[in-house]
Amino acid sequence: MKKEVVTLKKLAQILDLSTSTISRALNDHPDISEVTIKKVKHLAQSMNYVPNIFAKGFRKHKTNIIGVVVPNITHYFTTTIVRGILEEAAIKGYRVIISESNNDVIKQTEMLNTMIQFGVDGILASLTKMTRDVDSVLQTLNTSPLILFDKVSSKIPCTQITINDEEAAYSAIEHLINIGKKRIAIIKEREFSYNSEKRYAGYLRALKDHNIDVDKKIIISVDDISLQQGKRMANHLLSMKKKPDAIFAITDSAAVGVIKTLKKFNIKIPDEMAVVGYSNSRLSTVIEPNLTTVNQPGETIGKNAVKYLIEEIESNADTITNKMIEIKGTLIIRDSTFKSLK
Amino acid sequence: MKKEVVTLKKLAQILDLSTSTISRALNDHPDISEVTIKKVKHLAQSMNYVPNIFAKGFRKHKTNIIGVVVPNITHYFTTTIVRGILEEAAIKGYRVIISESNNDVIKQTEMLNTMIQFGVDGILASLTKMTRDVDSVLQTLNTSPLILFDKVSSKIPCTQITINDEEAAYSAIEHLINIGKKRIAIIKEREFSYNSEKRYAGYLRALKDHNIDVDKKIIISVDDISLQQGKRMANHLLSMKKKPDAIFAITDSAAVGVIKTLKKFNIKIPDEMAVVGYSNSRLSTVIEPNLTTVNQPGETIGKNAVKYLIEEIESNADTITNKMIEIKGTLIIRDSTFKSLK
DNA sequence: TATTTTTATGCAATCGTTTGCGGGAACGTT
DNA sequence: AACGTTCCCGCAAACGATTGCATAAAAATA
Repeated sequence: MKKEVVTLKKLAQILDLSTSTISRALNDHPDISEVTIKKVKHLAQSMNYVPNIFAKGFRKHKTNIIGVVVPNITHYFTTTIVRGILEEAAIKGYRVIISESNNDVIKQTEMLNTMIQFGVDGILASLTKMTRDVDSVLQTLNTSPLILFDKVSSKIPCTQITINDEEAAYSAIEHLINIGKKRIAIIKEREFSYNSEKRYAGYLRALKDHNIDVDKKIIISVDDISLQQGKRMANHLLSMKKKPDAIFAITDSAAVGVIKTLKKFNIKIPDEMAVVGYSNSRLSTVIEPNLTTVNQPGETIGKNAVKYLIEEIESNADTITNKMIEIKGTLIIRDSTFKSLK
Repeated sequence: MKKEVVTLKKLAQILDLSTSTISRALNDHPDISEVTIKKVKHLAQSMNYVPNIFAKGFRKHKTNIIGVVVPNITHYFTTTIVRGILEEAAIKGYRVIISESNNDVIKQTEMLNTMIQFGVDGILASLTKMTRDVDSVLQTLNTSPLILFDKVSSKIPCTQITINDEEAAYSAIEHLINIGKKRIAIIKEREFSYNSEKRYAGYLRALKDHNIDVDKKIIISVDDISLQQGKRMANHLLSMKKKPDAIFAITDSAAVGVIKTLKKFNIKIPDEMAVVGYSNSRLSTVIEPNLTTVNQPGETIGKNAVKYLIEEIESNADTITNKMIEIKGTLIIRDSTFKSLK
């Protein structure tokens, strides 16, 4: 069952050279003659030689593994990021180990530690919602290259990759204003959430730029931003005397909940009430009317995250870099805000 | 930045023992006295000793990593399986590296090889659609413990974990018959697909058991089973003289496509046409009417896959085991087949 | 030709852990 | 007293790749 394993020693025996020469030849060491290099590489190839990762990692303290921690692996957006990570990592010759924190800070800390103990070369993390106490993250940042993506935190001085949430939200709100909406509600997260706050900021700025007063009554904060909450908050908004004429939910699923409720009450979308979501998840083209939303290029985020991480790993500078990378999300206009004439 | 690393040798020096004694003490070797074991473990704990994975893996040829290969990481069902895998693996002290084959057989082969080269202890795989040529898979089976899940193949003699597709489909069709449907169409995959064939078999058996003739005209096979194809095939079915009164799409997304088309033509669901999907994906409760579908407990599949794999790894028997494990999927009845009185 | 320089290669130690084997000390058995 | 057991523990080799240093052979120079 076990394949006969090819090692440097075996190659050395066959070619009647020393293992050191073989090793150097395979690594294009200048000391080795061209002829030998060719010969060795050829034999290695034909015998399907594969360096033993563990001997190598053991010796060089490098594993070519990067660790990824995400709060919830079942989120579509997250999986598109993961796809980008896997793709780029494969190209660069890195393997990826993944963990899911389930939005549990304790678990997240554990996972970061485990990964470091395990010897990953660097870590890519998207933080849990409630990562208030960033100590553990800071600590891992001290021991290993670390890059945050999507759910990041301004408290951590490392490279971070996000969607340009503020601008994207701004353009979403501007779009609503352009189609004539004047009283725009927002459903956002109550817990401190980097993304939610950014989108909220975009919302505020857009209103301000267009001289629309902010009405706190229609700024709704919820604990968990879900389809159910979307339904509930739509109900709440509909019960108001001065109803909004548009709702911006900072998540597609919440927006879907909103639409479901609106339909239950036979509210015309988008005429009486327009709805905008965020993520361009699969739901957005299944719900009717199709949802206007912000597309987030997950793969691009993933690829960039890997690129910057490997850069840090291979520079092996002892200094901590902290670039802020913003990937452009774009508004996709669909029927929930704009009835096309089809 | 680098932490001072604690090794066996260091512990040995401090306690004035040999590294072998330390090693054995930490591994509860019977040769070592209780007192020593306590002493060593205590010191190790307090000095935060972590065994060097690479030295260990190097020495023992064991990595405590399992490799996972899936066709498409963005499928919701797949992510629920992955979640189960991660959870169980973490409990058992294994790390998980993931690859995505993108339904590309060449890539799949490459990935299987890479994982083996890399030294994973075992592999969990869900095969690409067109894995006709199973040679490469058989070859990895020869070199490493391997378990297939979800998209499996009867040509590969290893343990396989699936949903009880046949039965689940049977119960779906039986349900349609029970609500009075007599002419039930099926939209399945053309390419050889284990799951599709199983579900089709369940379809046939249910019809037979209820003395309904099979009409090949309403047995539709498509290349890729997608939302678009669902729409197209629904159009096709609607264009027939003898229209069906129910459609079983072996995928939720196809079923959603079907519903969308039916709604376009104002066909009453479920009265004129009932629709059943498969997967219980998020779409199924977003589309209206809500879709009757088969729930597949992904996490259970993932956990079981890991369990059986680790069993094989740790038994390190040279024999190849091949159990067939079926996890029960259950029919979830919603509005697309049964109008509740609410 | 003798010497130095260059080129190409080998020797041997090293990384941290595990493990077969060997052995001393203490105890029990005749 | 002589021998056999049992209990603990250490020595040293091994795993596969890398690398500083040494060195033989070839080339260049004096």
